[in-house]
Amino acid sequence: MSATESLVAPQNQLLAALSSAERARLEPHLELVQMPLGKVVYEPGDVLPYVYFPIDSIVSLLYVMADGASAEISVVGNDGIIGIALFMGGETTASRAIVQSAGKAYRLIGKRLKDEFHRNGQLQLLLLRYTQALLTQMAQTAVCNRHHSVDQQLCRWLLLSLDRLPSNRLEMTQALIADMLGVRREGVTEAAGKLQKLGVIRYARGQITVLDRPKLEGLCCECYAVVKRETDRLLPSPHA
Amino acid sequence: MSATESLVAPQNQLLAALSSAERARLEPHLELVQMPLGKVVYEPGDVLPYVYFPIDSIVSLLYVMADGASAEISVVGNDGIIGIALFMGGETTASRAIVQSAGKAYRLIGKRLKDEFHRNGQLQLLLLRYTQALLTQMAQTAVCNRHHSVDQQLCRWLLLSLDRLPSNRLEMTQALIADMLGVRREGVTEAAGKLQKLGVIRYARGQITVLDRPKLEGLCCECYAVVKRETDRLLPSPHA
DNA sequence: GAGGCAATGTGCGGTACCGTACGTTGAGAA
DNA sequence: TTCTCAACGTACGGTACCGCACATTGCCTC
Repeated sequence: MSATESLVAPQNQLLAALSSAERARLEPHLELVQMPLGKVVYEPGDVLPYVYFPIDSIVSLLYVMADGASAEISVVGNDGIIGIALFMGGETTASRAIVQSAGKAYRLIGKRLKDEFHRNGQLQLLLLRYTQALLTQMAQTAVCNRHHSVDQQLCRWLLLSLDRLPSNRLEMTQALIADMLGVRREGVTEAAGKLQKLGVIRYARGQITVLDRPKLEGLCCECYAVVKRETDRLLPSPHA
Repeated sequence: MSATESLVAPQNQLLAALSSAERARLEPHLELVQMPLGKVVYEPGDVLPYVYFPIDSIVSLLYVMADGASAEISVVGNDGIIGIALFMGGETTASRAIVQSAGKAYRLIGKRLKDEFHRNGQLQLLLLRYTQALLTQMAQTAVCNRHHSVDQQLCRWLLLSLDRLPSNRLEMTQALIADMLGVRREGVTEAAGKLQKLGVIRYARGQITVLDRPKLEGLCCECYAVVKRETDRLLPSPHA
């Protein structure tokens, strides 16, 4: 457990940015729950009973095709919320949400969120801005899938995960990363091997440690920076 | 000009679905404008003075990378609106909007849309549902870029365009399609050649005619159907 | 301390797409 | 009629990734 983790209590940034009145209305109904690795938060078409505000957990939005092939659409950590379809009005989505990194989250009955959303207050503004950030992330994922190498995409994926974790270590097998990136497991092995040879990461049996983040950013395509800049612009910064 | 085009007056479906009170508030401020092929509606970072409701024009949301490579993120026709960043709160986006098929659109001063949006009425619900449909489209684009062949993606692109046009003919050079799909022009030539040999389309110097739509749908990957089904679910159907 | 199994490594032929270079065709202008 | 140029066709070596098969490694269990 890093120094950072013990000093700065991890918190969901959307909840943290609420006015005290709004938080007072929601807080009594927030329920702290564990998010174990691999837990499916929702399947395509599921009507969500709850929305989730991750604290130190990470959830991936994944699309799984008819033939079993998959691809990650976006990542949600303590910067966001799981279940935007509820307040967007569609109730369900075509994707699956699955816990990529174990941890905790606050959960809230869907109806309460919807009620608060339609009070037209700060929560609504926050959630809409967050949704736009999500849109940017999806768009950039599409572009990255089209134009960039597996090596570059692995860097992007590592950085996106790192930003949502309290430490520089993530628990994740290469097979799972392959599912997220929508490539072969062997492709991830090769790409990760290169990064290890360069001293950027160290990994062993599902434990990845990022040793040199600046170098990682240098190897990455522009996609990470674009999403990061846009997210920072759209959302309240965590330590402001 | 097809029979369909002259009988059914093309209309923007979002505007058509408004309550009469809301439409009465907006209608006086709607301005009918021409959308010429290639017109850039906005560049990344631009704060939009207007939003646009396409009638018989099609606008592509395109992301252009630092090295000039590009990829289409989504398509907007008379089912949608250009300028969601205005009511989502971000004011700008990282993508470019460019007219892919010439035609007309209603434009509206951005502030008026924002004001109406924050009245919490039907327009807000409509726009949010439309935004979710857009999200689905972007997500599916990402998946399709990852897993499907240029042949399949061309089919998807043709179908998406066809759904937003009054006839079965589209004016589009292979070079422009290549920009949208983010592939080489030669790749489109090959894929389009196959479709022509199969009798699915006929094309010549920027004029593409779809001859056999059912066959086109058969050759397409699942991505088109997923987006279509989700869009129909989320948005009011045009002839209901 | 041997066995079992998940995680990772490696090799190899196949293929879809790329970058590049040119050739062909057709519509409109001079 | 001829010129010109945009649109489209074709060819070819290079490469990134795929699908598959199999070898290795290390943790955990018995």
